[in-house]
Amino acid sequence: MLPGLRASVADAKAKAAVTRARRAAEFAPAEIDPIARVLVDIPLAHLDRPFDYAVPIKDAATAMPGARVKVRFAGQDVDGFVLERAASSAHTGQLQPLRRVVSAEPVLHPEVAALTATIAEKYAGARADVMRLAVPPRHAATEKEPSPPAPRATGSADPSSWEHVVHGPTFLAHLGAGGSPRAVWNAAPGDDWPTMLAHTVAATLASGRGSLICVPDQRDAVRVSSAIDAVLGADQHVVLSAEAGPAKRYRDFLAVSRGARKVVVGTRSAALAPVRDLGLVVIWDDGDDLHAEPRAPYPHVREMLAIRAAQQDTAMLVAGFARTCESVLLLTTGWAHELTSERSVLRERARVDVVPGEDRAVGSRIPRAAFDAIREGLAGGPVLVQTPRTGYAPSLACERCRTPARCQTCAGPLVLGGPTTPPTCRWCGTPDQAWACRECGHRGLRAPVRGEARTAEELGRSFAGTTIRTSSSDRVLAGVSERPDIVVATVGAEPPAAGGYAAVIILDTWLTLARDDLRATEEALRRWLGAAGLVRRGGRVVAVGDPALPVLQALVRWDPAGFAARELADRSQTHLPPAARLATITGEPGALDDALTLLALPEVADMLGPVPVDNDKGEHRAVIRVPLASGQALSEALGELQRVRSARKLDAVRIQVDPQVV
DNA sequence: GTCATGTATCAA
DNA sequence: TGATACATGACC
Repeated sequence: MLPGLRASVADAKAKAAVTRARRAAEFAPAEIDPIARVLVDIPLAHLDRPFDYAVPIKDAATAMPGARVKVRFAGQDVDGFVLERAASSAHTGQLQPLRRVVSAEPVLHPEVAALTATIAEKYAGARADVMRLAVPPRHAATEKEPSPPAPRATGSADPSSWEHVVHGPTFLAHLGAGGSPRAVWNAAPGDDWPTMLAHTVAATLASGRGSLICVPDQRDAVRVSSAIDAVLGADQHVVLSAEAGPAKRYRDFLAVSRGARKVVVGTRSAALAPVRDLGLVVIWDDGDDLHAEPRAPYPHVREMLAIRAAQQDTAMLVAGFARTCESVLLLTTGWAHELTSERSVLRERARVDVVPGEDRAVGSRIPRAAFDAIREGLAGGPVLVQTPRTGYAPSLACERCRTPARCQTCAGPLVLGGPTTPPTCRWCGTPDQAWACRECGHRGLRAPVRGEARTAEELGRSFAGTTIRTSSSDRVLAGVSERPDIVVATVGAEPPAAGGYAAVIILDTWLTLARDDLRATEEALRRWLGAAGLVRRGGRVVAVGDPALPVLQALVRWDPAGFAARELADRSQTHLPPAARLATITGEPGALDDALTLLALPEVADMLGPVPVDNDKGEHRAVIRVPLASGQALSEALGELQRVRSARKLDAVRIQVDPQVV
């Protein structure tokens, strides 16, 4: 062999030895806290716990709590987050080393990590699924950019906007002093609620703490954002929304995570944002079903924020024109206090009337009294005309008084299976041959008619020369000016008017009432109050419908509190949520059978069904109901079911705790 | 989910 | 008896 070649072989051997040594050194465990507890991104119920990994010395400084890592799990590379570092592990076997620290950026804050665990438990879901709601996907280029400098606190807590609210100024003072009051607030008609919310943020900021405001949609987020700019000055807050692209979304998330912004406004995706020194969480219009997350495990923003307020000892404000039964529960348990306006304030803010629908011209949808109110309103400013959306699901209600028809056995909604079959309960499947209305005793049932949105054309003919603007789900107006135009909007698409509407007309209230779910009446009142709330001070509200209906009387008296209290009392009697804790299990009949066999329900639980679900996947569903006090036991039982089912590789079933619609 | 291991089953 | 299928449990 040539001398040169021999030398190069020796060289290669030496090089290999050096590489081996370096690798050994790299994989030597860190000297301090050589264990990392890692939350692995695997949505399998029986693997839903942290796993320990060895921290190589090269990662000792970067594999800190909150960092993203890659680890080897069951032979494959998976993503995870470091929950904490530890000196020792309870695991008896050999620990795998971390594969890689993806980023040292601590994106999973400890309090958010704790929150995801509680939310996953309550909803009997996988923590990994909740984690996806808490931490947005990484955007590497954005992470390298510095976040904007933290703004100097400006603006002051001017509580004047809250002066007409009983205990309102006290609530703000409490926030400003660093306290954590919890309240349910119902806005009065004409309230500039975005500005009022901005003032609660200012008060909280004055105590050195951050705030989080969750609103139903982007439109409301923009309104609150402008109000915060006006009250606090620019660059004090970020708007987090899933609509923004990945780079912007991650940039704003980092600004919050790094403490450069301490005020967050957003839709439901913002509920778990890692606000530093969080002092206040707010949900606006908690009855809007956009606050219910449509992805597993289907958590609700109000519940996530309530858990957060309790865990992080922050203030909470459940706000809206309407009041939900769930927030009544927060009041009756003493968890939150009530913020409302005096009767005298409500009276001077708006005059609300109900006019019957019968008194109208041939071919018209609008009664004369409503026409008169529109004409009078136009003399002073814009007029809003709310019309129900078309295309509601078929349902059954009393033919005479339009009370929704409910099952005699379990109080579930009655539906019509076919032309010859009797009405049947959608929950427990019990047919009802001899249904009679529990309100008026009438025996006739009707399916609601579909609305027809010809309102704009009709108004155009009647008010020639007036501009008619329309706002509906496919084209929603962001806002309108003070000009005396008529604004026809479908329910939920009402634009606010600068200075408020001179008059608000609510048409065809019976159509909004004719929905087949449990919350139809509550939802209808919420929609009407939302439109009526846009009226200017001293303005007029006219609703078209049956003045004898309690829900319309609640609108006339502007009494969302009384209505919600009665509704909750009614639900208590019939053991319906939120007076009871309810869960549904949905899946293929075989899978559902297996699941129900494994389910160890609390003694007090009762189960309805399973019955076929009205979808084309041939699924069945069981409804489980327990008293509120056993709610946690139910969640635990459902969680255990998922673990056993997942470990035995049985077919998946979908579990929903506190579903919005049953 | 993957992977490894154990037990049942069957043709030769 | 060995090959194969399927169930079971661990996964750090």
